[in-house]
Amino acid sequence: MAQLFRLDSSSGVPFYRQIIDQVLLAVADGRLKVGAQLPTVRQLAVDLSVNLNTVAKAYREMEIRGIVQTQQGTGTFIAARASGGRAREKRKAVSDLLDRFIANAEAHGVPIEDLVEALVERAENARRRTT
Amino acid sequence: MAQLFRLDSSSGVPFYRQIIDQVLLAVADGRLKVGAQLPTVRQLAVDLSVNLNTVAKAYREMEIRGIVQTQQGTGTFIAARASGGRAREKRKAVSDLLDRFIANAEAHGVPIEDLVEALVERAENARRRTT
DNA sequence: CCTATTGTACTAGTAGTCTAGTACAATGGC
DNA sequence: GCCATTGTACTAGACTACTAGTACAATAGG
Repeated sequence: MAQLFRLDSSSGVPFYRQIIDQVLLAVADGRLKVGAQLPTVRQLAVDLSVNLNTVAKAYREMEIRGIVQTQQGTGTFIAARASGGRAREKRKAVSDLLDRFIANAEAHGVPIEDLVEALVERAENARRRTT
Repeated sequence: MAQLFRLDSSSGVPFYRQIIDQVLLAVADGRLKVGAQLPTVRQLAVDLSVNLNTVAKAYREMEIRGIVQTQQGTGTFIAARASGGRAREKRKAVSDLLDRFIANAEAHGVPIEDLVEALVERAENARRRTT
């Protein structure tokens, strides 16, 4: 498999947060499926050349947020989505996210058409991967 | 002028870096032209509700990188050699924004297809509004 | 010259991130 | 039972980002 994690030390984003983001991305676009095992904290720490505690912190936060399930002695796995959320709540979540996203994009001077184009492309890649 | 700068305190990216990024993007897409004056350090600090030193740090780093020219007592201005690699920067900006957006959505259990649908709808509304 | 406005410089303190090292706890395979 | 492997927990220290407050330096304009 292609390298799943890569850190950008020049971005200013904390490592543990980058790890979380990349797990979420991988889940969103199908590279990581429910039940898949993540690298062990020690292995990933070596791969990324960061400290064991940094990886552990990322895993712990993902555990709390329900993104993964950890079993001491066994490993860390992508959790079955607690997507029991009702349709109404989901719609509101999407709306709120979009508000922030578009506002952010506008602050960066990115036209909305570019966003649509890029997002559609990502979605297609994800679909291709899951079928 | 529309709000040129906006900070995202939840992104984990340092404020001073966000300021630099947004100046670069504004230059890249023409909202800031060579010779344009940036807000004063004090004014921007008030606008963004951050400390004077944080803005000063951003300006100082941009000065060093040749993005702006500062004149004590006068102001801070976009330097002549500031513009370069606009298409590349824009593409990276879109990509970074998307990464965060999708990861964020996934964290909320929102599938990527829903995002496409909602975003397309917004884009159509926006187009209808501007024509 | 005087004053307001601009950027600059410095100290001090708080909070968060990351590293380093060590030890403990639970699981699975033998 | 034994032991390797997994995640967890803790302390200590270095470093960075940010805030807060103060003072200084250069410029523009009356």
